[in-house]
Amino acid sequence: MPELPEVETVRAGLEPVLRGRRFVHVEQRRKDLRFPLPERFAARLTGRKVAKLDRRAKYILIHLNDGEVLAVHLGMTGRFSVSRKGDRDAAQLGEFAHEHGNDAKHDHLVFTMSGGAVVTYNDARRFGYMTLIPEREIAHDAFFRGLGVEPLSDELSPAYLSSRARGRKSDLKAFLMDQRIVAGLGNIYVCEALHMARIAPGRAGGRISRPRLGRLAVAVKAVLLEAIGAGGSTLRDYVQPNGELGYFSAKWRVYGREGLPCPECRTAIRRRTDSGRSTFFCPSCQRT
DNA sequence: AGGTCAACCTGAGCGC
DNA sequence: TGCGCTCAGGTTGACC
Repeated sequence: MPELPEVETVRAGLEPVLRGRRFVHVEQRRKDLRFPLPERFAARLTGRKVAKLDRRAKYILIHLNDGEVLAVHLGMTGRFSVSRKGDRDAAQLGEFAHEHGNDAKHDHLVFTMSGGAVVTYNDARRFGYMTLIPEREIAHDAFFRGLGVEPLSDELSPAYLSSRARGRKSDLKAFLMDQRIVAGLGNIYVCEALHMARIAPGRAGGRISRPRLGRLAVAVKAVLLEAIGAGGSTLRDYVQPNGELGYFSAKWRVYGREGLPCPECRTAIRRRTDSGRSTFFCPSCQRT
């Protein structure tokens, strides 16, 4: 699920159960996720305290109070759920989760925190990963050094888009999904932002006028803020009845809506495939 | 240098 | 009930 808004929602949901708490017990059920977990991962984490939670691109940064950071990428299917130690509904929770395909066999890590929260990381496809990095090395770390600007920051400006898009022949869509350009967008929100900005996804990135890039920058921010807002307001305390974090039912304009009317002009939304990914767009609003 | 595409891994949904 | 097929929100590395 996770693009920037989902990651941000999960970060916010984890904050109250992690911040200021210690890892009392860490259960590691396999040695690797997408990549091998750090050596002695569970032992290294145990006893340490969480100072604060941050986000960079699609990474959740769990800052420990000794200057190291637990960086988490959710991949495609990574998710956290929260229960309470000794929760007598735990069995029921498991059953619910099972019915909903969140099978416990993909529960890879279980963090028991001081304060009693039990935070479980589940990831069926195992495209997610975690790593421990000294705080001051993050900027140089292989996962982080190439990342582009944060889309919600002032760094995402028409001037920035214009300078990075110059000379590009590939799709604007591919350009926006490139984490080296803008960090945090994925297939859904790129489709959404292009629709809001009324730009055809197949246009070459280098051939978009400055005013339209300006519209695009505004649309990217608006779409992300709306989604984050929806996550926050829908989840309330960010923990759903089944204990899961971070899901919210979004109201997408075009994504997943092939054949349904465009919210702007009622024309049927179309779907096509670009470099293996589905692109949803309105052929009327996004003509050029 | 830029761009495309298969691969990583598992589950859900659908047609039969 | 089950089989086979397609698709999935991410990222990388090999290749043109």
